[in-house]
Amino acid sequence: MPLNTNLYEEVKKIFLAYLEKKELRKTPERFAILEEIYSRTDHFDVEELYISMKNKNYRVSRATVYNTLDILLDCNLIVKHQFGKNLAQYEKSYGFKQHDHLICTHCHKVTEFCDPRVQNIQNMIGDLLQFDIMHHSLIFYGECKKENCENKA
Amino acid sequence: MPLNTNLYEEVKKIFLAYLEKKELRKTPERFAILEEIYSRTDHFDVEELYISMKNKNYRVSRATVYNTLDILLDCNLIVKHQFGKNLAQYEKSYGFKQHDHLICTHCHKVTEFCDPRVQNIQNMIGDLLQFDIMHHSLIFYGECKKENCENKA
DNA sequence: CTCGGTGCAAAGCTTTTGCATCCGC
DNA sequence: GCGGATGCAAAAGCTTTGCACCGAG
Repeated sequence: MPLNTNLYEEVKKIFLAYLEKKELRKTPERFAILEEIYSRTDHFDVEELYISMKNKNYRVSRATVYNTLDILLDCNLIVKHQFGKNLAQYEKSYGFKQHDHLICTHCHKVTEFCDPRVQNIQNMIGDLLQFDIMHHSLIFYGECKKENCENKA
Repeated sequence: MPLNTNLYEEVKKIFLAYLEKKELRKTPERFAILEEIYSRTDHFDVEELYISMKNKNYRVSRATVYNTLDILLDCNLIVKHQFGKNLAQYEKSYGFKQHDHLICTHCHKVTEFCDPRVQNIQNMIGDLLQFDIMHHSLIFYGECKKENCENKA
């Protein structure tokens, strides 16, 4: 997927400001990883991101990828998911509508959906239990009833 | 926590019926693990369960624990959680009200809550996207505002 | 020039697998 | 007794760590 240059410029500014505020160095690797993430669609894991960059002959190490993902999580430019498996998945988040996930228990395909009531519940539970809730993860697990579902087992 | 004998007898019957239906063997290890789980409160991971049984001088292997947890998941006597970390957590589920989780991003304490609207959303999204949704996972992440919160870092 | 960041490889942890032995049926 | 289940240990898979070197400030 081609990189949306306008969006990336905006995201880059946010990242720059964050690095400055935290007195972290503006290394080329960090921006290369950010750019790679924002040129992707959907979800990815560390290995996929690492391989993508290697395929473009960009010299990075897994350690730097892990390190940079932590920083990007901290400044909310990406979100991290644990879709049941023991493998962290990530997703760019700036400029995209908040959404939740529905996972097919057969083919493991991930579908996104939005429901504003989730936010209402979040607000109410936060008030009720005296928590500043920052974010949430809602995942539905089920089987697709349509014929075009890629169910496999 | 002492085992609730009535509840355990009920759960045991369900497990027996399931093993019979699937033509799986009724080994003593499987029942010992089930009993250990239903004598526990709150969440646990594989290692905690394994150590508990070892401490009671019960001879089990980790492999059997993993195997049995998969079976218990399949017959819905336990549920599995991935609370953001790379470590599966489990919880007994029969005879307990369905609930979701709120995790403190400081001390990682897990609080449970119920909100019937989650079920409404689940039903509606299932209808809308043509999925038989079997179960869900909703986790809120935030910081406790009360003084008695065990926030640490 | 300094010291935070990177690359690489080794180590750490959870989970899975292979195989000989055991025991439910 | 047969074949599934167990125990043990090795292997696998994701993530973290240690250390020498590099390069941003």
